[in-house]
Amino acid sequence: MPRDVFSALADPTRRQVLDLLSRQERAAGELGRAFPHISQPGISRHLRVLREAGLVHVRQDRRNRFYSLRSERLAEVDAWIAKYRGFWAAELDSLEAYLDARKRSATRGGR
Amino acid sequence: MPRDVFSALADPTRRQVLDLLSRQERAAGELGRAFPHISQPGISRHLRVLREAGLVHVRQDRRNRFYSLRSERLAEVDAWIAKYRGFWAAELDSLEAYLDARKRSATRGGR
DNA sequence: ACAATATATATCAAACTGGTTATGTATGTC
DNA sequence: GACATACATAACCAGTTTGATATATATTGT
Repeated sequence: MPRDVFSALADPTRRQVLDLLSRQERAAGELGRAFPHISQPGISRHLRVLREAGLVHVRQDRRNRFYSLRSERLAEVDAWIAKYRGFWAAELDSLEAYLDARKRSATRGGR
Repeated sequence: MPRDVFSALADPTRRQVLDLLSRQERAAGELGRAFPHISQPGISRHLRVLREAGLVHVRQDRRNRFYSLRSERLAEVDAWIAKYRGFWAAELDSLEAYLDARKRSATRGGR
């Protein structure tokens, strides 16, 4: 049942779904309507893959199933890429700058 | 011919190959020997996928083909995940600590 | 020229993917 | 109870992937 996170992310539609969920939770039907070229069962199966990979969480509410992002597994992917981050130093420096800025504006307990 | 980076990363063997290349360039045969359960043509095709995804570079030297990491495409993946980085604040803080340590030990020009 | 080494390509079967249509199940509405 | 809504699962199919074995190509050594 457990799915590999990397292969779950291999499909562009599933990545778009995660993008949609990054802003807010959404009902399955709402997600489906975002992909008019894919049938309802098609989206349903993409959602299943994301579920099995632990990338999303589902909440049942009345007739709706609301999907939301679970970031833990994405953190694993990020940890894998982190090993390579030293290879593109420029981007690393800009991230560093971002973190510095974040640190300066941190009002203790923020976020 | 161009391959999707995410699907190239979907295979665990290919991720391991990149891990091996992250330390130093290696000949195809050397990479193959790191996976005794996979045949030589099997590895050769994994290398082809990595090539087509732009994740590795090949250099011919005598009888050997030396593979090395090309980080640009990994940076693209990193950029995608960056959008989600705010979601796991704890890990972000540890990365921050790492960057701080890196900054302190930076002896100008060091990798 | 011949043999050995290093690596890629060809071909094929088994497994996996991603899409479809048809159907099932649960929850509301009249 | 009959019907609609919201979603999942089943069955099926075409295309792709991954592994294997066999073969080709290029380079080096004798």
